[in-house]
Amino acid sequence: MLERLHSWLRQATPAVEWNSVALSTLALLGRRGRLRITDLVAAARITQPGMTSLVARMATAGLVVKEADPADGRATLVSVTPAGHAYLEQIHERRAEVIAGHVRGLSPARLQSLIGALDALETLAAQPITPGAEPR
Amino acid sequence: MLERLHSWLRQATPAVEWNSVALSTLALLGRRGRLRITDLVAAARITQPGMTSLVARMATAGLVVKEADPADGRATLVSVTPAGHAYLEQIHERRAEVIAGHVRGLSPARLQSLIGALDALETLAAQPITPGAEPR
DNA sequence: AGAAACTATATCACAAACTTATATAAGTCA
DNA sequence: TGACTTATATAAGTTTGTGATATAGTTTCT
Repeated sequence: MLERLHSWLRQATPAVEWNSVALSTLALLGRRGRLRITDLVAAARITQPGMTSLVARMATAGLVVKEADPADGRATLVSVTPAGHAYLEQIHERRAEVIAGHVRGLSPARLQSLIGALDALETLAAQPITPGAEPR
Repeated sequence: MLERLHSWLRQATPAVEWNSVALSTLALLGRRGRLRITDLVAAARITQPGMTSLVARMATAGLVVKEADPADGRATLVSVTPAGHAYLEQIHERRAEVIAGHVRGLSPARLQSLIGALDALETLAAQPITPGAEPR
């Protein structure tokens, strides 16, 4: 059911210079504000050293900044820079464009049903992944 | 809109041993039957040598088989083995399980709207990606 | 307070998966 | 037939990720 939709959505993303883990990490930071590397690791399917190096690369590219956590000397707080936000926005627009082009081709009835389901889809997307998603 | 849904769907996929390009390639083969490497390249965001090695790895793992194309001596036809189909099915079930768990949590009204939109979503997913998806 | 145990991040060496450039073999066409 | 073109393979180098482990800071327990 939603299977094909997923791979379709993936392909609807115009080719970008950052991989999917990087993009969803950046998007997560954009939504939640500053987070520690450990928190980012928990949300992505990558190991801690992998996230450390990803954050370092994104910092070099100017998308994020790392600052010391005043509350915990071991931790590093990562947050999105204005350039990072602009980049996210740009990606968003490019995808929206592609998707809109296809949505426009739907029959009015289908379009209507899709609009009606937006709320449900948003609700779904807002749910954290719980079940067997993260194998212990 | 459909932005977050995408990353949600990605995370709803239980961790697997094959990356997303491999899975969608395998799924494509499952749907379309035997295809040449060049066709697979066109559908995935990967270069030809990358696809050649991916196919080689999947063949080693027993998910696909390569055969000479009787109609074109240069080409190789790739198709899914029974084990490959079983693997696809298994992934499908695992994902369906995770998704179903979440869908069940929706309010009846939202669930209804979602069901109503399935047809539209299927239609969308069946459309080839056209616009600026594949930069020349 | 002080030592032991735990936690957050970093570093290192190695492996996997790509990429670009190029080779090889097979088909196409004037 | 000979000059192109096309389909896949190979090779070398790069990027991105992993596992093991180090380092420094925080807790906990007595």
